[in-house]
Amino acid sequence: MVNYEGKYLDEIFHALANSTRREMVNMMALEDRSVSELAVPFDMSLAAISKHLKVLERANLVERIVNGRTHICRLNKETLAQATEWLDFYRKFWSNRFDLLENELLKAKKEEQ
Amino acid sequence: MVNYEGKYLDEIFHALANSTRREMVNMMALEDRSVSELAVPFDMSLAAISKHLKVLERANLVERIVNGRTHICRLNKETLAQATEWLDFYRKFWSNRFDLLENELLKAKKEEQ
DNA sequence: TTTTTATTTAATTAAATAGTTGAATATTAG
DNA sequence: CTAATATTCAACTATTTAATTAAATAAAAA
Repeated sequence: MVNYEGKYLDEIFHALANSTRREMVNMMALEDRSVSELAVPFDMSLAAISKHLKVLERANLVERIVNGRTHICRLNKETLAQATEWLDFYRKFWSNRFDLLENELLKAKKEEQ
Repeated sequence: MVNYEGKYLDEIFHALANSTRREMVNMMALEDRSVSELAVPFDMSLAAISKHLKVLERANLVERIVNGRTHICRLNKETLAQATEWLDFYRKFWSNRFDLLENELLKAKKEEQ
């Protein structure tokens, strides 16, 4: 079978399993953001935001462009795609299995008559 | 904006952030499995597998049909779809933003001439 | 009814997580 | 050069996680 693992799936899903980090993703989807911009909506220290950002970077979901004293953070499209791919594979697989099952049932019904 | 949060996203992504649990999902995608069947490929106690299963159930990714002393575990298609939806929303959003940016650049280039 | 099989619960442990505060580092502005 | 701004690092704490082993339940088989 195709290996849909990918090196970072643990880190990707872990990074997304937190609403603060998902909200940060949401913000970066809208436009690139500095660390302190990312911090604005949250009732949380900058150090905490910095750590959340590290988690997103570890997962390769975010890239950072250091620009003087401000760090600009941008989503990494490829990584989002990688996670989507994993999920979508199983979603489709399941659908397919469901259809097969349905066909079996129809066939059985036909043979009954 | 549409709320792509959903009640269980924390739990869903957390559940998927572990390769043992992803492998269990993989197995159940193929066909429904009992707890001890799920345990076979892993060098791990049944108690540990039972707990992993609980994490998948808490996330609503798995449903259990108790059949006498064996419990049959099945993937919940809707929940997989929910996570895919969240990811796909951002993936598309990002793509769109990327396209817009590209258009801007093309326009700027044209006006340069 | 006793034994075996399937699964969970409880108690424990080591490591990871999410947050804090205070100090440190780097860069820019006055 | 000094002060302000942007960000990280270090030390600490409480909670959660992933695993273990041993005991408990519950159902099926002998």
